[in-house]
Amino acid sequence: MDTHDQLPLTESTFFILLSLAPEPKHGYAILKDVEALSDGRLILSTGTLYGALKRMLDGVWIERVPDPEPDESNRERKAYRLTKLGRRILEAETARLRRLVGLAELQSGVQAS
Amino acid sequence: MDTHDQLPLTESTFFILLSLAPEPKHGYAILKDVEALSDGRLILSTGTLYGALKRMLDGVWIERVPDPEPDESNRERKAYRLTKLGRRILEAETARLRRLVGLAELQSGVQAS
DNA sequence: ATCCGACATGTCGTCTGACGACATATAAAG
DNA sequence: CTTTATATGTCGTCAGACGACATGTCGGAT
Repeated sequence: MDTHDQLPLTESTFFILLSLAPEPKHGYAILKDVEALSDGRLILSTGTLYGALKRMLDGVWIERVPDPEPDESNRERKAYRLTKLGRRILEAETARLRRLVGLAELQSGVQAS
Repeated sequence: MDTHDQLPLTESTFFILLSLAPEPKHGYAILKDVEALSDGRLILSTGTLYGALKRMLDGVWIERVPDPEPDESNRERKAYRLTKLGRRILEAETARLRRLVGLAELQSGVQAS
């Protein structure tokens, strides 16, 4: 099973994986983190977020973990962590993006920054 | 009207713009060029290609030009050229991609090549 | 002569996934 | 006490990729 079969990722999926890369987070934290990471350019709707999380759980790109920061209250909170597969997919997608940028520079004569 | 409203491009759209960046081409030539540019990774179906071309004509990202290489035969051939808007969108998308790669390197601690 | 593969353009139906709207509930702040 | 932030989820719609199908020309091989 090749990770490259899953590419390209959608922007939402890419940012969610990116957000989970350093450490596990719960849904709402991902929402806010993606907004921050993207400099406010990508604001996920909850429909997009939970739909994407469901698909990623099914494909075992992420897995549920016990809440890392157990709130004193019994408030609903589900944390997610990247699996090894998820991390490999993120790396494969980053490599693909890097190739794309190189290709665009060649093809349109744009200088690298 | 901001070019950034149109982003992100789909992979197909990006490769079609990329293929048209150096010089105008007709549909079938784009098809083959995208396959070559992507190293065989992206093979557009004609449905995708002509659907995308239609949308790009509507948005004036590309325009029809007289066949640059008029075949001796009266064989059907329609050539397309990037407009200034199309080129600006391609550049904006490339910049977006570059930011994404940089972000991924920061976020997952991957080294730049 | 005929058949096949490359060239060339297009339509249609299906499916995936992003998105906005809606629904629900608790905690903190004013 | 009411509003705002935190938190999770469903549903209907819409855009766009894709495979299948349709149609036709041209050059080379059998």
